[in-house]
Amino acid sequence: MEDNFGWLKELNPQQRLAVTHGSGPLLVIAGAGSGKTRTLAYRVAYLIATGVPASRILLLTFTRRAAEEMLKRATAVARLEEVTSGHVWGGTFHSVANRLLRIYGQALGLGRDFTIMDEGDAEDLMNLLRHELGFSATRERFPQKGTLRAIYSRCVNGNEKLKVVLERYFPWCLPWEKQLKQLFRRYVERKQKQQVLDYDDLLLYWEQLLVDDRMADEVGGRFDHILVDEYQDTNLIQGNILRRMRRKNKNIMVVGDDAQSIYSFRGATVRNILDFPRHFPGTTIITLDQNYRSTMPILRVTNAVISQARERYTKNLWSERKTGQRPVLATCADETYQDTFVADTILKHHEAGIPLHRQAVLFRAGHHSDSLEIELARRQIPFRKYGGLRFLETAHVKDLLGFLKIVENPRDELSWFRVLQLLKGVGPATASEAMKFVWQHGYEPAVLSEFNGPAIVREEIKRLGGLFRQLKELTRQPAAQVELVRRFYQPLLPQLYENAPARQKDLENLEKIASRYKSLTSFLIDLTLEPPTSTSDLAGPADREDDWLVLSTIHSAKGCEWDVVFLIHASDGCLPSDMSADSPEEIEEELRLAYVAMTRARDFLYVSWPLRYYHAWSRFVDRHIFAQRSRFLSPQVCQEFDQLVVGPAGETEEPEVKTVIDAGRRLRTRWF
DNA sequence: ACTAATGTCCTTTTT
DNA sequence: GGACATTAGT
Repeated sequence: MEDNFGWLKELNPQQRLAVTHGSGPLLVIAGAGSGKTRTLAYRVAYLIATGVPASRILLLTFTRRAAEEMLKRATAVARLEEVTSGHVWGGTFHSVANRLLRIYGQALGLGRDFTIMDEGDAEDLMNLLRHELGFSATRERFPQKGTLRAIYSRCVNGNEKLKVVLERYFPWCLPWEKQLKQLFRRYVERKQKQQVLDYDDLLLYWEQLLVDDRMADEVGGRFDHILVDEYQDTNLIQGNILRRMRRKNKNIMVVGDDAQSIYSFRGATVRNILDFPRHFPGTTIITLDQNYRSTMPILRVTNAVISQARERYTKNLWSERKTGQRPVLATCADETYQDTFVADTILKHHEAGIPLHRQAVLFRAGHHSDSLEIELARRQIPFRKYGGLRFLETAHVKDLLGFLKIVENPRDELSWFRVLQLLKGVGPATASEAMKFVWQHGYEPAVLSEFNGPAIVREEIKRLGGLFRQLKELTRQPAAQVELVRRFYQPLLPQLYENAPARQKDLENLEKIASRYKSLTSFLIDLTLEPPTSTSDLAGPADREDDWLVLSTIHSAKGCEWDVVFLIHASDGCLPSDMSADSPEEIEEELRLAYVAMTRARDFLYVSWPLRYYHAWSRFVDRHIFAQRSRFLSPQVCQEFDQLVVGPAGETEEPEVKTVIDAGRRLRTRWF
């Protein structure tokens, strides 16, 4: 026994307590950098080593990457067979929901071949119905598709009545309550008719499945242990799901940190973590507050930042890494100086031996790195960007996937509209006719060849029908299917969009990704549920640099750490974002975002902000506006920084001198 | 019926 | 500066 569990000595006492916890509910409050991933990984290893079958463990994480990482560590730690840990059910709530619904979905009247919409599809559907119901043509402006999805999602994820949601978050939409009700009802109907699920539905259907006691016991009974990471960022439905999954068996371990809750816009509620002991009586609570990541000078800053939170349950963090460079706060004259400062400093650290991928630049919104990206390209510093605009949201990728989605699910109205209108001369009217023709002929896309539309487009539509016939013959070869579509679609590209060569390259990369899959279904599902996270995930090996700098939104940086971290655009309006400055709750969340960003740093932390920056919709002629230092950088916080001014006077000015030394007096009296 | 051109509004974070 | 809607023109 002793020999087999020698690796437990690598843990600190609290971590070990969590890892070797017996049965029953366990809540681990894990501060930033306190070894949370390690604790979860070791827990999995411990469970398997004590005889729990891997397939009876459910590990819910925030991204698939996180799950894979933990399982890899678990395997390494306990020297488990790769195969064994591979059977652990790991992944996001959404991907696990998908897997379970493929098995049990029939109980809910759900076919085995339901398809999943990404956020863009969901918005498009909302938009379609908005027009269908004539709400787009009203005299007063009706909410746009994005807003509509946001309202809908709030209701679903927060389990709140439409009226309440409108009053609280969207008061300007209150006059439309009646229309919204009608619209949302139709949205749900249409999804059901087409056997299409949006992201919210995955959780909702899982929750519905568990309403029945017998079903809850059967589904929950598949698992001896459930482990949940990032619990502070789960929503009400997810909380309900867990409670129902643990109706009888109470083996559940959740790990989280309320100071790092940053997803309330998605319905996440910190109540889940606070109420956990109430929902699971007899909960053991363990707090991890020793930080293994950062130096004390950095922790002094982050502790000062989070101490401004009005509500806080976790303690200050401490570390045995007492010394290190004090964090630097750089006030830059404008964005260009900020870019220069960041790039210079990155290269300096690189020269000193820190590889680029151990350094990261973090920001609140995807576009905050626009000008920096240009500077990095100019200096030939390779980088990967995480978060922000995604590939799946680009028009050409959506187009190509549209063809494939039709093959998957010919009832998919949106994909039909999108694909048909790519053809020159085909607009909404012809598209609708053609689609109905297919629907009337057994939902067989290939019958398009027999469709008698307007003479000008007849040949093109016939050709499209031919494509679908060929696609059908290539089941189980997604890469070949992508290639076929690409051959059909690529010639249309130059007419449709600017920048055709770059888009063409994306499509080729998509084909490479497809070649990793054995079926079109799994390819499409993975793409919607676990979309490529970085701009170069799609790049082929030939395009890859072996070392690269990380650019990331703060949200996407969750759970990560780097030796050197830059937080740029730390100004009011950017952080906190002026989009989220309405209520105290929102401001609190922005503060936590700042905290999450700064706690990613191991050895070096640089926070910078430009006095003047480009703002696309600024009313000033040159579209630049003046910024103020982020309100989160209070005087107490600033004290913990070395301050730097970066501007035109010299390249880099020395820090402001605060201490006053009366040298004159000392020199006069020293020798006399 | 479809396309091209002009005008207006909004601009975050993600499964 | 981009998405989206409306309008005029083919």
